[in-house]
Amino acid sequence: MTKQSLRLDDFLPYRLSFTTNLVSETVASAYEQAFGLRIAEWRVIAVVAESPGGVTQQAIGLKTRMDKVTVSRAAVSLIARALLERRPHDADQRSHLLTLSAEGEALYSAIVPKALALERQIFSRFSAAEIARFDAMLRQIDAILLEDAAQAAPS
Amino acid sequence: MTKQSLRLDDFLPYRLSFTTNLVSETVASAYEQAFGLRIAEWRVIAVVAESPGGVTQQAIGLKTRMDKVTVSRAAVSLIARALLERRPHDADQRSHLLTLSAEGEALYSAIVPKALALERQIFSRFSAAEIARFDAMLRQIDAILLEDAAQAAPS
DNA sequence: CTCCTATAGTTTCATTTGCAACCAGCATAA
DNA sequence: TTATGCTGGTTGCAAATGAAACTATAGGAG
Repeated sequence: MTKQSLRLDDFLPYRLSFTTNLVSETVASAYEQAFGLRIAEWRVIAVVAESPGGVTQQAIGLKTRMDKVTVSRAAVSLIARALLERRPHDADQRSHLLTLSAEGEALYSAIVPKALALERQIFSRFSAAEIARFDAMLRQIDAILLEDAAQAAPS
Repeated sequence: MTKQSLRLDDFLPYRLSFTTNLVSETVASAYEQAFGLRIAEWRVIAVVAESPGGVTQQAIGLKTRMDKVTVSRAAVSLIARALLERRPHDADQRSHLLTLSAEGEALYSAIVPKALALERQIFSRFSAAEIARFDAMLRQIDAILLEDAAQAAPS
């Protein structure tokens, strides 16, 4: 029986993490430089922008799987910068609805094209079909892992 | 002119990060539970195991792009657990060569099959061809980003 | 109602992270 | 040789992170 071996380099979880770190560093530093935003803040802005009626922090956390503390801190900081507004949530006083302020909208509009350009730059070498397959695989991996998790902890 | 928009969900850097976090959580908790290893420690073990003559910490950092502090701390902790040994590096007294102890070898042999099983589990739904394409894309993304970085800072 | 449990969001605290300063050994050049 | 600058590795510190405790409100069940 041959001794089992494993080249770290060929180990997919490692590869995934390696590449993602590279991408995240690039993206994070671009946002930081251009807009003074951290990744968590950018995500909050993006989710709020996609939610016309406003969103609760809880919903943001659920969707992005960010810790509620992370979301809270990002929200506080964005509100301090007047990019985000908090409106009372009629149905639930514990919670607020987050919406973009005019400045927030403006910033969002400024970020979107840059983000898309960055994405194009990183993925420029691939065809639309390749990208679609890649994206589909990522989503399937999510599905597998989230399924397993659900099974492990059947509420 | 239509207002540009961006669904966070369809933004590839985000997708990549989301999925990788999921995978990393799974893998990290498996290693932690089964072997009491953190990801950085596991990586150090793997790289050392692949390097018959021993490796320097610097080389590990270079290969994995882990911070040298991270590598240093992982090494210290593994040495304390007698999984790793430090031999003097004849050519350079500042540096040491890391090798696995017998216990380290044993642990590595125990981890490898579990790691491979975990990988299979996560990627079970995909064909070998799909996985190969996925892996190839990750490597190309690395290449693009590392190239850009090299260009940005031409030493 | 009143009690009890559960949830949204914040705060606290301990841990993890990584930059920057640092120390020790190397290498080159006068 | 002895400056001088460079590199491998560690340490110190400040910032980021996240689990757990806490506060305020919700939403039953009796």
